[in-house]
Amino acid sequence: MSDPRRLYFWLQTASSALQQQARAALQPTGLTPPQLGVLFVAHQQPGCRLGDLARALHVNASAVTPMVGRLAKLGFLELRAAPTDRRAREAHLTEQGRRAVADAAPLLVRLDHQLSAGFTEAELDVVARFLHATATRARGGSHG
Amino acid sequence: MSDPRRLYFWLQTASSALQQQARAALQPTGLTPPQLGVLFVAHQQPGCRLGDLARALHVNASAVTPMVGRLAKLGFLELRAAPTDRRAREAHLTEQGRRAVADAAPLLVRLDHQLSAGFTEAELDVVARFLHATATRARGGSHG
DNA sequence: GTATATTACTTCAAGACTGAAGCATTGTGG
DNA sequence: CCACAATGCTTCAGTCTTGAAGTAATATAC
Repeated sequence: MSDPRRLYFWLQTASSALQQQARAALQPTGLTPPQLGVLFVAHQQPGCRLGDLARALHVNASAVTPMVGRLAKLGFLELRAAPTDRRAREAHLTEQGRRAVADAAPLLVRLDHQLSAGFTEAELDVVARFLHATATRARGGSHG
Repeated sequence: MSDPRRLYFWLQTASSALQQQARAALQPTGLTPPQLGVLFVAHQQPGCRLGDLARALHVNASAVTPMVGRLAKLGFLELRAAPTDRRAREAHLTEQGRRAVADAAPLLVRLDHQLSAGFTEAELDVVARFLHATATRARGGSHG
């Protein structure tokens, strides 16, 4: 099969495994990892548009519409028409949304600690650089 | 937000971005990345059971059933009842399935080369070790 | 050897994602 | 101003995934 290191396969498998851990870790918040991802970006970029969310999360725009709809219905964020462009919609965190982000943050930090276990700081820097490079390779962007 | 390195976030984002690249790369084969994953495992573990596929890919058992059903209907693999356990079903690659794996392998190797670009061998070893550790942390297993 | 637990798988409802097609709005060139 | 392209979002069909609940077969306990 000529698999030199199979980084592709292991990245996908690691992601699947991590998704499960994240899902379990976030259970107390009642939110799924993708939903938290949306809230996180909306927290970092208040008033971001749906397209901004799609680009930041590297998902199709058509995946964002039902997500923000659900989150808005659940009261985590508020969707407003953009003032300058009537096509666009802005995502604003509600108080409940901010609370969810605040509640989830330590859980994800704990997850990060588990991920980091057994690796030196220098090694983790390499890993972070690799993941960042992989995330930004296709759609050359800067969304950190 | 106290994000030291946000390995969790970047791993998920890198995975999303990589999925898109893989989907595009595998387009000539007409198969999706998850489908190729099933065929790959079935190639490495001929006659593996559906539960083995689920564990190797780190997905729920209920995700495997429709996948192998589709792949069997498309002619890529054949499902046989296990000889020793009438509950279990074994996945065997057909000739078409073996061809698909052979066709996809170089495409994924190329993807691996892209992923590796800009990193030394030592760094890639660190990354591979990290991904392997992440993939096998939760369900302590040896599937590789 | 029957009751019970465990295992292997299936089915279901719901969420998440894609590509393609579509609508409304904005921008551009004449 | 008007045609036309580009942008922002939505909708659709299809795939992938989960957790919970269910069925069938096997293993364990007594």
